[in-house]
Amino acid sequence: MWDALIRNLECRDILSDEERLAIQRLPARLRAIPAGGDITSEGESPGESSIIIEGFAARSKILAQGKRQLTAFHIAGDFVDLHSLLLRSMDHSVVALTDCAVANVSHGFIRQIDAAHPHLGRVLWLTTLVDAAIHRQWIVAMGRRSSAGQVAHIFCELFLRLKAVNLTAGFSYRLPITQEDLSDAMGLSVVHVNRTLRRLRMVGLMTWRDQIVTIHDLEQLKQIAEFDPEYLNLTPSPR
Amino acid sequence: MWDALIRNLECRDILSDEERLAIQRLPARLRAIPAGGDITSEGESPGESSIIIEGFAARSKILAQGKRQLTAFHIAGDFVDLHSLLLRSMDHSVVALTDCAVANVSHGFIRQIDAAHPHLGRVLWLTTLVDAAIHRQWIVAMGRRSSAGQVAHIFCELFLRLKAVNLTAGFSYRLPITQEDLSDAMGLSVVHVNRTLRRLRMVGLMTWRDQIVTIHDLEQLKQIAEFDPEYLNLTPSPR
DNA sequence: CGAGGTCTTGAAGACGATCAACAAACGTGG
DNA sequence: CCACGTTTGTTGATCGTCTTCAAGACCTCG
Repeated sequence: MWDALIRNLECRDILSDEERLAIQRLPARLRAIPAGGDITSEGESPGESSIIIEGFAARSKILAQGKRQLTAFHIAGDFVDLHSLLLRSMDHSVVALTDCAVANVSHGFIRQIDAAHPHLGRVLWLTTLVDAAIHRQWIVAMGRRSSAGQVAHIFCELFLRLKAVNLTAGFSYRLPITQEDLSDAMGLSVVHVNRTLRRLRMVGLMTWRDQIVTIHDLEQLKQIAEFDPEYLNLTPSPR
Repeated sequence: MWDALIRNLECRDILSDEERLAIQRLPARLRAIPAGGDITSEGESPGESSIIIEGFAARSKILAQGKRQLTAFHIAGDFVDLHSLLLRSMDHSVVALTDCAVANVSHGFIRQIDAAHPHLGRVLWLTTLVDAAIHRQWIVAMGRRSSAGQVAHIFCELFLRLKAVNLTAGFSYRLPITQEDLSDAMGLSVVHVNRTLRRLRMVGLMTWRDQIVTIHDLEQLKQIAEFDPEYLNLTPSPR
């Protein structure tokens, strides 16, 4: 159950046996969220935090006229609302894009971990900083990259993040979301995303068919995305 | 010197006398950064963090073909690279948009504060979470708001943040940056930003002349921006 | 006074949105 | 297992927003 989370953290720094054990002993309430459901809802002040065990989720904000903007994707092993520990209320919802399994841990236990294992606390904090770094990359992509560059960047990001938790096979990974989800993440229309995907497919960089993304030329994909993986902090180092 | 930072933190939670003192006793190196200069540079792994004492700064990423995207504005009292405490290297630069006064505090002292005053540590951590929340609002604005809504949102954000550190006068505040800076923040062309500002001025919502922003109708400005201040967490509450 | 930066406006064109229609895939119940 | 409705993906045509290029006004500062 905690495999993905632990793998996620171990990409950032070495964990001691006690730290790993502390995570595995976390009392959690397991929830199954059907696709389309809310993992946490905007405006709430939950007393617990959610970790995705399985499935794909996204931070989502709905605005007037029914427009939707996703601000992040989340996958197995992601602590999606650790920040609710300190923020007064959720400024956005976290929605399940596919059926999800989610573990809920009450804030009290997280504070205990932070107190008993300061280093582990720092690594958890780090994951929220990486979330912010990912936000910044999205802003850059939305503001100043071509639509192809923006799509390419997201596929690179997901490739590395999924690889970190062992959810890739070679240069392929399962991405069971819709083009509409992707368009809401990129701030573009579905139609335009569809055409951009077609272009990437035509030039042989990547395909996304039957929910499977396959990267045919990672180097060139990175290049048109101007992708530099450093911001993901996926190299273990003392924190 | 620490006034703005303390005011900034006290908007989030009550500080004890010891906590306030711990900040005021922080050994800092004061630096003057001229407009256009780097406060911290992309790729660096600084051994200290920077707090803005005076002036306006921004997180900046330059991409090929010389395009620039700003991902956040920072003002007096902002801890601009607290995250370098845990991240391996800066994924972006922080540039001075005006002449800035910056205080540098070595990471060691920050870790000491965090160890000796866990509550203060949490409030500092909180500020990085608010940064992330601001990033998310920018993503929403860039992706799904009209250019007028996006501009309006930024002016609302800056109004509340500057007000928190006492840098507003009524419904006015000094914003000594260029339209080009603003356009790089919004991911639009200068020309378009200029026209959008004109429209906002024409309908009497706000003006920005001689570096002074004046909001003439805050309620309506908030409305077209769909601005909800909650995400800034500017209400003190126990953290 | 000249040089460079900033602001402003015009004109032309590209990129992406919207509207619309259809195809393909999927799930469900008969 | 097929018929059906719904969701998702694909493509065309048209329209609007925003970009780009260009030029002039204004300002500050050497």
